[in-house]
Amino acid sequence: METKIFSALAEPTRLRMVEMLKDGPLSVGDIAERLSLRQPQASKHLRVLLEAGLVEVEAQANRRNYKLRTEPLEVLDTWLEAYRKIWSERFDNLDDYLRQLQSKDNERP
Amino acid sequence: METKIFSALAEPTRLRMVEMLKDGPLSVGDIAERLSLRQPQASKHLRVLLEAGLVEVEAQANRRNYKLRTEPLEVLDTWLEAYRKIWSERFDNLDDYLRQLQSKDNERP
DNA sequence: AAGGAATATTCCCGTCAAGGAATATTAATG
DNA sequence: CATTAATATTCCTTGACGGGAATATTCCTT
Repeated sequence: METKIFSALAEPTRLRMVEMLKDGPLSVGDIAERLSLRQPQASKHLRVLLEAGLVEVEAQANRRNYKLRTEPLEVLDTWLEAYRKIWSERFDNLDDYLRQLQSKDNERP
Repeated sequence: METKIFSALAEPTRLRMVEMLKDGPLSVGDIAERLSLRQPQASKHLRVLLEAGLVEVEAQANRRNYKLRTEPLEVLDTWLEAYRKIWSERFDNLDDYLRQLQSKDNERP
C-alpha cells in the first residue's frame, strides 16, 4: 500500500478539501474562500493532493477546476478489506457467544 | 474524520507494523527483528500507533505484546462510505452507457 | 541484592513540511 | 499592448519528525 495517500490526507486542511470536492469540482478561489485560506496555500495543498492522485485539474480559461479522483480511495478501500475480515470475525465470535448463552438458557427449563 | 490515523499510517515502517499485526499480537523485539529495526525505533513507532489508537499493549512479564485495534480502521471504513457511492455511481453511469450502446445496436437491423 | 533481558525515554541532529510574503505565469479583456 | 484576474512558484523561517546513540526503567532469575 502506498503511503502517499496517507500523508496527503494527514493534513487537516487537505482532508477538508477532499471532503469538499466530494460534492463536485471547484476552482482554487472557491476552495480558498470556503476554507478561509490564502490562495497560495490553497494552491500548494492542491498540488500535494494532485501528486497523490487524489484530484485532477481541468483548466478552463483563467480558472483551474479541481475534481476529486476516487482511484486512490478505491485502493484504500481494497486495502481495508483484510481488516474488515478481522472485525467481522470478532463480531461473529460475539455472535457465537450470544448463541451459546441462548442455548444454555434453553437447556435450563 | 480524525487525521491522526492518517499521520500514523503515513510512515512506511508504521504501516508495515500494522500489516504485520494483522496476523496476531507481537512483542516489541519480534517486531523490531522482522522489520530490521533497532529496538528504540520500534518502541517509538509503536508509541505513535498507540496514541493513534491503532494498537493496544498487554504487558506480560518483561514483554509487551502489541495487538492491532481495528476501531480506527472501522472509522476509516465508515468515512469511505460516502466516496464509495461516488465510484459506484460512475460505474452505474458506465453501465448505463453500455446499455445505451447495446440498445442502439439493436435498433440497427 | 545483583545481574541481565526486554522495553521505554531522552538528547542531539538533519530533514522535511507548512505558513507568510513576494513574485512569476497565464489568460481574458479593453 | 497594457491591465487585471486567477493561479502557481519561490524564498524564508519555524516547528515537527525520524534516526542514532546513550541511558533509564521494569521485571525476572539466581
